Amino acid sequence: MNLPSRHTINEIAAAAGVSKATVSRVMNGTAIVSEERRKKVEAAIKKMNYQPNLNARKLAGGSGGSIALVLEESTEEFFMNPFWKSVVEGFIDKASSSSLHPVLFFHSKNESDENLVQALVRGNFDGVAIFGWHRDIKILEKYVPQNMVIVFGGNQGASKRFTYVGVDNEEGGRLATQALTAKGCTRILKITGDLTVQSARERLAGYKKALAEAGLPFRENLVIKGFFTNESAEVELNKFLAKKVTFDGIFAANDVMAATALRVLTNHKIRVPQQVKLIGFDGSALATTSNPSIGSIAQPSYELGSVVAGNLVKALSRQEISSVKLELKLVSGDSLR
Amino acid sequence: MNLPSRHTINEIAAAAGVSKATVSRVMNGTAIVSEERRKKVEAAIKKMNYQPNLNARKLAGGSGGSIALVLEESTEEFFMNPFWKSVVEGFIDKASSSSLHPVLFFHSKNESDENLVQALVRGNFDGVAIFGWHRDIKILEKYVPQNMVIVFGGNQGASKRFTYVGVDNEEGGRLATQALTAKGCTRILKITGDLTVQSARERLAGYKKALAEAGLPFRENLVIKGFFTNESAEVELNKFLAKKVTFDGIFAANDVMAATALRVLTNHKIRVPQQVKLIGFDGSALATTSNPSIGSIAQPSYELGSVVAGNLVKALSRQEISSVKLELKLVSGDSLR
DNA sequence: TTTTCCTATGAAACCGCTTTCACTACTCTA
DNA sequence: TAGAGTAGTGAAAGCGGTTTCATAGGAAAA
Repeated sequence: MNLPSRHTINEIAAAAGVSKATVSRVMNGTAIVSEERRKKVEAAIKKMNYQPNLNARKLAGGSGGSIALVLEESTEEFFMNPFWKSVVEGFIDKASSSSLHPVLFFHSKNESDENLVQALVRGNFDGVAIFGWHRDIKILEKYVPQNMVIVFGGNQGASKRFTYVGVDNEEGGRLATQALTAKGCTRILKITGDLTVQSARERLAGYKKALAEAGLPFRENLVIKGFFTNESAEVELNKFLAKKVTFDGIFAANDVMAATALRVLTNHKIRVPQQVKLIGFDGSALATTSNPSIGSIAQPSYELGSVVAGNLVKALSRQEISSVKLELKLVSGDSLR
Repeated sequence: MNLPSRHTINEIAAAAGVSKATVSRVMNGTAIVSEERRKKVEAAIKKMNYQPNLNARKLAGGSGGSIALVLEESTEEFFMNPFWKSVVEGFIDKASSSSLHPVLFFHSKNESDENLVQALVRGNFDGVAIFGWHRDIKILEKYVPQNMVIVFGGNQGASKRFTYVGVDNEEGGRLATQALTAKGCTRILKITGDLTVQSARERLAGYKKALAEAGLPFRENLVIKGFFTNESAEVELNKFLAKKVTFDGIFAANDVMAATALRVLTNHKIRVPQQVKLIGFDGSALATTSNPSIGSIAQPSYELGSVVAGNLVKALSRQEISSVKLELKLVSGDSLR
């Protein structure tokens, strides 16, 4: 059997009767080529079904148009939280429309920062989108080469070198809490996310802010620490309930935990929203389809993925990009009635 | 700011006082290097934190150790069916333990065969695992270069060039149907999967076989065509129920559709398993956690991912690999009682 | 002591592309 | 009409590795 036909730039050049420099220029549009030769080259490329070798191209300093998505989440969280599905869809759709084939970069959660970053560098992507990063950002600044673009999904901010597409989590936390105080709640239980993650801290800050605005005291014993997961919420909430502390509202740092909270409350015969009002965060399908539906702060998840991909694409075509904050919206639900 | 430290093989060679050929030999173990120099080189690599450039390496004909996972599934199906989660986990775990960082290759479903394959080739992976492929296999044989290994998850078989890791779907279909006939079912409704997919056809064949073995006739009107999705099962089953055809068992081609069937039956006040017994396929969490639990044919999904990754790893280290069939097991459930 | 055969090594070619550089052939200014 | 640009092009120099090839130096065989 013959080798599958993978032509090289030299063959195209020969076929078109030009030098390979010219072929390269036609492909990349990096310099003016006469109409006549350009047509010849284009015809040859098409006819011979030529695909430039990505490795050679990147080695020579060109851009390969390869972008990767990194999710600092367990497979568990990744598959179970519809939020990610939506982010991924936005990302793919946007990238595909620029005829890029994005790739999801897997790694185990317990990988060292150093290993992860090195693997990423070795992967040699032109652009990388990172969601949920809560590792040291310095390590990225140290190892990531200048020509590799990184865009964060979420407000990692703190770095001059990388941009992000995020949301105003503090404002979101404030909105959520406000929705509860507006309904008359005065003792609102806050289930935080993983506090090593910035967004979790910001949402907590928003909670405090809203309490202050409503003239309510902040009580340490009304804050329990979850990790954005089903399990953590279940364990912590059960512990909390055992203490018999009075409360009339819950603000969970994401919908997954809010849904769990609803389940736990129901098991304890605590009625939602009659006895306790409940709000989550993310605005995912989980919240709207649960029974009763759970109020939430909607993150524009699809848009998040799509804008991140868009920025990556922009950056690859050497346009300036800058950080963006997307808007959060309160989604009401029966759990708030 | 300085460039992040990316050393080249030349720098390592200089630091170790050897030629770059020797450095290359040490890294790849492709030839004997004296103890003394090898140690020097290894020390230099470690000290300078050297990472070989993948593009250069691949261009020169080396293997980059990059492997990709391709899933011919919609994001919908991918996220909603726990089967995939398990496959992915098996795949990652196995690959990681060989210190590979696998990547999930995204593409839109409506992409042309040609485009997809070309993108894959351009991606320049050393190995690719493909699940759910139901496109023309010739196109792969045509474009995929000899040095790129492909392993199918599922029994695509038909090709001499590629191996697969699959299950005996026909036997599975037979087992499932048998589980129903053993309980006395005589009019078993078969909800097929997407019949353009080989596994769906094989499961249907197993169904026919079991009927024959049990001395039951095959009835066209007891076969309805789904597409492995929630929606298709719901629509088709509702249509079927409207026809008022008698039946006392359902064999759905996957758990997703079985779970949907259970829901639809419940809505129609048809009791499972009292009036209709039900079995699915996959053995996913969906089946075991539903209420009542649904009997199923368990696919070793984690193992599937893991064996595929293992074969890829093997092939990359130039070992022979061959196709494998994994075993299916009947998982009983309340829906069969 | 020669001759022969390995073993360990570096020099150099090569992988397929991009980009710089030098040069030709024109088209403009002055 | 001479001098100065400018557009279009190919040759050649990398990019950072792997691999072939030739060779020096020792050990084994004669």
